[in-house]
Amino acid sequence: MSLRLYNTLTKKKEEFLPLEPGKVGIYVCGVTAYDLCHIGHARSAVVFDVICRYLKYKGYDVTYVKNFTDVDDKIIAKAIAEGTEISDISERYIREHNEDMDSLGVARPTVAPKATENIKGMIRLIDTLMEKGLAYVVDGDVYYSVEGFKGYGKLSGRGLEDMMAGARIDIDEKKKNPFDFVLWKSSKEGEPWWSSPWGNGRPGWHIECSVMSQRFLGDTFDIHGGGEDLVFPHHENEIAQSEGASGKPFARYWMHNGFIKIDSEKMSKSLGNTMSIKDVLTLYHPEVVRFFILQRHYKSYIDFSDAAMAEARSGMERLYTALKGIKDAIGGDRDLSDLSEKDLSGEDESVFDKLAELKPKFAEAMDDDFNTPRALGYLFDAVRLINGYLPKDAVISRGSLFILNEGRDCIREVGKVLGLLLEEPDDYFGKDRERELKKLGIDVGEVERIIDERQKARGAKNWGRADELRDILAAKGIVLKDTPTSTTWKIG
RNA sequence: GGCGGCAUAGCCAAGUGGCUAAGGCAGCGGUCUGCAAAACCGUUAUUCACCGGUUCGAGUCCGGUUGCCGCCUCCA
Repeated sequence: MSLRLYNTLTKKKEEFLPLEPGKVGIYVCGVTAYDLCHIGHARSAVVFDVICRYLKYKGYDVTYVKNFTDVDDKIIAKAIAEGTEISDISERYIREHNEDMDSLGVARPTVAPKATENIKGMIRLIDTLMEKGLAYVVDGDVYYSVEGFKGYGKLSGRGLEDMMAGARIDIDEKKKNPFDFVLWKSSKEGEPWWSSPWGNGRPGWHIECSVMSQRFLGDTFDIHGGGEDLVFPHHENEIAQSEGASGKPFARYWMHNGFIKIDSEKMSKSLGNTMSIKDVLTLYHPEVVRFFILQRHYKSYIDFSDAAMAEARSGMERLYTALKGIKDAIGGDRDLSDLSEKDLSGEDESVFDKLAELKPKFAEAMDDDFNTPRALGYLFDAVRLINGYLPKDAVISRGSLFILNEGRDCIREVGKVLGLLLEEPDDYFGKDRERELKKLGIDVGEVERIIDERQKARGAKNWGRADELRDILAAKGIVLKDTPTSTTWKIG
């Protein structure tokens, strides 16, 4: 089956044909390490994590490069404000970033290079651009000359004339063209610097990605990704730098993830309404966050809100409840290795056949530009099929056991590609409960005392008192579940 | 001002030319229960912003209208 993906460069869905059969090189623009990561970073990370997981699932040998920008105006400003070195700032936030990504179940990239480790490469690349007449020096600053690169604007779909017509950028006297961008900046007093043929200074923002992608993936590579906001100018400038220098095509497929809004408003640093990953994870299980992200197609924007997250949590609960149901039905240590399709009766066989469709359908959805919402839909279809097969009493046939076991394997396999359903159901619900208790400020001891009292009332068939106590707990958001012998509870 | 995107049930969201318009959440009905809840099962859009066109056939293609949004400035 062939993978098709939407290419920002051609504005079409295209069949994905890697440069080298069986191998994929992918570069994604990482973060600037000067602050905590927010849920927007989480989306980008989860989206490309799932893309890489699926490519590996399809058998590709994936090289995934995601950089850290560790020299930048904002990092410098923060270092000055705190009276420390920029490396202290960047190292701190790289550490925080990695911690957040680990929490979210985002696999580490194959390589995570830092800009400051690649200054020499940047100087070399700028030198090449100088030689080719694509760059010029003004007062120790080096600029890229966009007029010298005829493909400028091909990714963002705007010609230089269009942009001039709607120019909303400051006119800089130093630049030949307002869209020329800086490759190398001379350093001011107190700023970090590296020596270069153009004097002491530091790199511009765009040059690092051209250098690091080339270093680890070559002049031409398969996929370049990032947030949609990076299309212009960042990615446009990368193309200008890389293709201008090498004369070869740069990335062959460009993929851009949509933004996260918060309560229908754009989330951005300038608006100050960002939500950090750490904050989100105190409120929701990481898989709920992933589920929330994957329930929408990666290209469209999604709206973060408490209500939307609560829905995602309900969705995850349905999936884990099914896994728990299977586990309970099968029992702890039962050996299922002797079961086979031979144990299926006629009716079982049709259910089994439907269940077997899960994996091919999942692959079909993912092959269609990573359609995770549709893929999740198939996962829920399989769950419904299995739920209908859970035994009503303690007796369970060999055929049912076989179906439940196979069904669980299918669900888990598909879930794993999405980074979901990786936990044992009891662990998932345990962590979820802990989080909810904290969120609602509920005292477990008190809850259990009230439940005990209610059990006594129930034993005495004092239904009025029992219902009253149940209502008290319900007001706290606690939902009771009575069984013939006991009462369990959860957060509603 | 320039460039681009979106509009599908109460909410979220797939579907981009053709069997009954996925799935989730919420709602409703049922099973269960002392009654509930939870869980499960079932059910919920003759219709895809509006108008016109192409076609044997359109939510899906084309043109127009309206509304919302993004990028053009650091941003994932």
